[in-house]
Amino acid sequence: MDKKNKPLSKNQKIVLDFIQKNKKPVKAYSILSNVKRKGINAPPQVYRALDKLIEIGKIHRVESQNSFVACKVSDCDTPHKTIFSICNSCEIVSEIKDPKLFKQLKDFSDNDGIKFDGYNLEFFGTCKACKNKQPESTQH
Amino acid sequence: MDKKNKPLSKNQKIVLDFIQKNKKPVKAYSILSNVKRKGINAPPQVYRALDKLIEIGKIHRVESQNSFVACKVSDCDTPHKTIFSICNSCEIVSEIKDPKLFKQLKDFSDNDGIKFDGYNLEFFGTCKACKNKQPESTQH
DNA sequence: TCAAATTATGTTATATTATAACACTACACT
DNA sequence: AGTGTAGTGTTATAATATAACATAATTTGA
Ligand SMILES: [Zn+2]
Ligand SMILES: [Zn+2]
Ligand SMILES: [Zn+2]
Ligand SMILES: [Zn+2]
Repeated sequence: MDKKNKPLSKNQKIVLDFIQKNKKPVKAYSILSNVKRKGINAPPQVYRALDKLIEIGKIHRVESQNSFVACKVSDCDTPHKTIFSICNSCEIVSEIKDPKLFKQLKDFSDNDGIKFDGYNLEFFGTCKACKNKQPESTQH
Repeated sequence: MDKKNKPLSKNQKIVLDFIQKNKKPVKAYSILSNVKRKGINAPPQVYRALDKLIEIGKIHRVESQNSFVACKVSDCDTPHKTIFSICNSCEIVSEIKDPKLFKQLKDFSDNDGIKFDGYNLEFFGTCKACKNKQPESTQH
């Protein structure tokens, strides 16, 4: 896989750098406004960089949020084999690395016996930090 | 679960009816233009109906397509427990009903032992029909 | 080595998807 | 009858994403 080792272009670096600095997923227009001073002026420049970074697996798109997050799994060299947990309360996103679940998804085939090229799985719940903030007694 | 049995409002019926008539997922603005003659005039009317129909599990949102599809699994009375297969070529979407996979997802908990309220899983591949149209010899 | 192909950039305009805000109506419950 | 909740209609606008076109940089390979 040598796409992965190809050096990034200027705009791709700028965009990736900003995404990696953020703990939470970021939105395209938030990226834009934050990198304007680096010479990126318009949405297409951001979206092109995002497309490429997704293609080489450096970042992933969080579909339910229209947001983008850096890959935390070193061997994600392709898009579309992604598992996330998403907190409904603070919207923090964690990429899940679970060999057993990977295998279950990889091996899944539908009724017609068709195997799939990729998948995206998003789990929703309340993260530990948010659970502590809202103890059971205040939940109804 | 008595939300499910509550009669739908006029706009909810119109929107659900249109979605159910379509084999493929439909987009919000396509719904709008197709139900204009039924007295739905503006986006908020469509989106409100969609939100409610999703909430009661009559339809689901296909996150990767920004589209909406009728539920094909009779006991989906909640949102966010959904599994789809999506053809990359014709974009047809099928809701998957697979007890084994349901169980694997239901039982999944992350490293912190946190269980999740819901999930959305989208598989990507090429459907049978599209595979037949493009036999291996023409693929490279 | 140099022409062709591919990849990336910059820019303007526009398309697509979704929500805010406000006034009003229908209906259920007590 | 009064109150709360859900639904409707409408205008305007926000947020997300792409089309289209001109140009520049880079890789490739004959
Ligand atoms: Zn990853
Ligand atoms: Zn949280
Ligand atoms: Zn369903
Ligand atoms: Zn297909």
